[in-house]
Amino acid sequence: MRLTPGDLQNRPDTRDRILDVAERMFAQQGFDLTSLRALTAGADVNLAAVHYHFGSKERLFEAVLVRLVEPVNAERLARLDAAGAQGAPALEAIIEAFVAPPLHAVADARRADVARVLMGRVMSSPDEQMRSLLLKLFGSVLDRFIPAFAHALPHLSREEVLWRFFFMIGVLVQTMSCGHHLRSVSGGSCDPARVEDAIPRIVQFVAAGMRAPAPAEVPR
Amino acid sequence: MRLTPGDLQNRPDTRDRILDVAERMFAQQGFDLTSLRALTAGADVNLAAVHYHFGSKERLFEAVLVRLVEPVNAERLARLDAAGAQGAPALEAIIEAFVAPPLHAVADARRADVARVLMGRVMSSPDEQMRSLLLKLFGSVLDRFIPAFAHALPHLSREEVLWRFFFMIGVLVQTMSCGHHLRSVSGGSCDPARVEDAIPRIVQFVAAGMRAPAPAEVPR
DNA sequence: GTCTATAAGTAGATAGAC
DNA sequence: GTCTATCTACTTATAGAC
Repeated sequence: MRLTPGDLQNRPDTRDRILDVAERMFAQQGFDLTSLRALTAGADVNLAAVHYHFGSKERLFEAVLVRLVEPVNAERLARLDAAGAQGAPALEAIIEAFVAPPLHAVADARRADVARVLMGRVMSSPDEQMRSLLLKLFGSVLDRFIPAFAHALPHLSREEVLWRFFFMIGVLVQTMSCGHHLRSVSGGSCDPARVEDAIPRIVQFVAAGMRAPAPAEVPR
Repeated sequence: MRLTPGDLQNRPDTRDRILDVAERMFAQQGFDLTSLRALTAGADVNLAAVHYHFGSKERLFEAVLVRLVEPVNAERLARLDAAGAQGAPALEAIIEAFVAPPLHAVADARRADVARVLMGRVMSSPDEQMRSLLLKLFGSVLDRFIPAFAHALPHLSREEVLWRFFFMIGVLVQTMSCGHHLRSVSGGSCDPARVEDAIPRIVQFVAAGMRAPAPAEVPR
């Protein structure tokens, strides 16, 4: 496909170098402030190579996103499989299978910046434009995790499971994308970049929230 | 100041019309896709008026943000005061004082789009650029709510309170900015735009998460 | 596959008249 | 305060040689 059959090249090929530099520059300066001129100069490739390999700046962005997300999702599914190897997995194990892989993936500051910028861009793009991309990226993960949660939370209706799954995503995204604010407000004593601190706290908070009684049972 | 002393004008003045149209166009198309030319044409004002009143496109964005956030924060503080009128407020009341005002503010779809785009832009901007803005916007709210939570959660250290406050913000931001995804995944049966559905669910989930035992007490 | 050269259009910002 | 006219810079994208 895109690999040259020869063995003369021992540096990453053009396409990968573009992706590497795009990831770094999008993270440092944001999408719109990163010109393809600066990007291709930094990658030591020609400006036209971007259009040859990706078609447009927008599709380059999507390729960067896909390359980051796919291994994370693969590890999520692997952990869910492992947790469920002997009977239905415990609630805490499901939560950890979902949140730990992305948190590990953004453990170093550079990748955290990447994730923050990319998620911000996905969030601030028009609905319809991002819907299909998100579904393509996360559809299979949702298909596996939502039933797992539903099974672990028999006191909740399907709707309530979805609400709480949605809340969990909020906790995760916040931790991945705005951890520097918590570090700043706490004077450094709370640091979501320390994954070993963040993961158990998220698991504990979310598990307690998910185990709360169903709304119908709540006296109002 | 900016108000004409005369009474001849009965439409909003130039500055407000720019803010109105900027809010709408930033929400619909995002910040970078909204040119000042299109914006000023839509507001029926001259291109140069933006620079006269705001100085730059970036400062116009900040003015839009401030105008949206300030009344929300004022209502948060008013609700917290009301909840604490007779002794220390209950945990649920503090959470509701924090989350209900912004959720009501984005109850109609147009303002939800505004909030999503603006938050996405804040998130995807470089750290240092947004830090002072966020502190200016939310500093006084943090100063009041964090002690209130600490008082309502005596089993938690200051650090644990901050972690869970941070998680709550994640739940809130997710609900405000990505509610359309939950609506879509649930086939319409879960809709965060129905504030009366969303608020009690958030309060319940977050209160349970906050009441979870402190990490030191958790057997591992 | 990679390059040069350039097309074709847009942007934010400003000077200075009124 | 508001306008016209313009400056300066930069953008994505492409045609076509190699």
